[in-house]
Amino acid sequence: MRVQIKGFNLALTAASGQSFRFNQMSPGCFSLVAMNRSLVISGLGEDTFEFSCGQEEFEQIWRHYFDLGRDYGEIHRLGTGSDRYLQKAIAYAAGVRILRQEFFETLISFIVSQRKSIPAIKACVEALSARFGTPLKGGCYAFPLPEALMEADEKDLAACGLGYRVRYVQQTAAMICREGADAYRLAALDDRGLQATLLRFPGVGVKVAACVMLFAFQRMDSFPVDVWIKRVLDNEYPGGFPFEQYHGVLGILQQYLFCYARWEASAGKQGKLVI
DNA sequence: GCGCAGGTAATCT
DNA sequence: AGATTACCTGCG
Repeated sequence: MRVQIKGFNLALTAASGQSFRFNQMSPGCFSLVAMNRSLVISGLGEDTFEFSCGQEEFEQIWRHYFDLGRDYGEIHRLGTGSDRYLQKAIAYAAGVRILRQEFFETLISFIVSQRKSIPAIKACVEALSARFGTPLKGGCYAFPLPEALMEADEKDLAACGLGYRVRYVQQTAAMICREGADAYRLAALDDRGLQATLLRFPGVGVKVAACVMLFAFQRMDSFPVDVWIKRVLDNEYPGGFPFEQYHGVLGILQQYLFCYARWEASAGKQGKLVI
């Protein structure tokens, strides 16, 4: 079906490192596996997108997944004062949306992500899905259920390139199975409670917890600090980032800063850096 | 061959 | 509290 999504930047959202199963197939055309489904989205220009599903599925699944009910205009109304760097980041990355991903997939994916590059993370997640997930239409696989990863043989998990993270994944999956820590109950917790709960899982520290809070639970005050963001904070905000000024949209700003910092670095490498 | 990649946890000081 | 280090694996 065809749909208009004002200001949506499909390419940047796909490349933003939120989902590791969002891939470019050709210019303007992206595949996504999520929510036990596979989807193809094509940008047709002028804020129009073609989704490879019917209207019912779009309304029931993807409107929620892309959080299309949220107004990103607030971030522009808040203003940036004289913050030139933030202005540039917003100008570059506006249109990136925070996805509403499934809890277990997000948790495991970001446990796996530690000390790995994005391509390596993607390979891991695909391998886990192919081995332990159920087959979907189109020859891809759903992300595995907690039971499947709990019961998985260590050797099979290791074969997915998990390395020392094997026990993190196994133990976290086992905890989820044992405690029935379903997303509904976690969603009812406040930010502090949710963070505390997430930190109990082995392999989850402050950064991974922040990613899960933002990308699975839309906690917009969550501000994951990875090496890119740390670089930005160190270099651009030696006096400290004005967190209190941006309550309610910090997660979105983090994504903007993240995307912009990476683009800046890649542009620099190619000698195209504009000052 | 060495160092690092979107960190965490254990062990120092 | 803050700093240091091992940890799997693949790639430049």
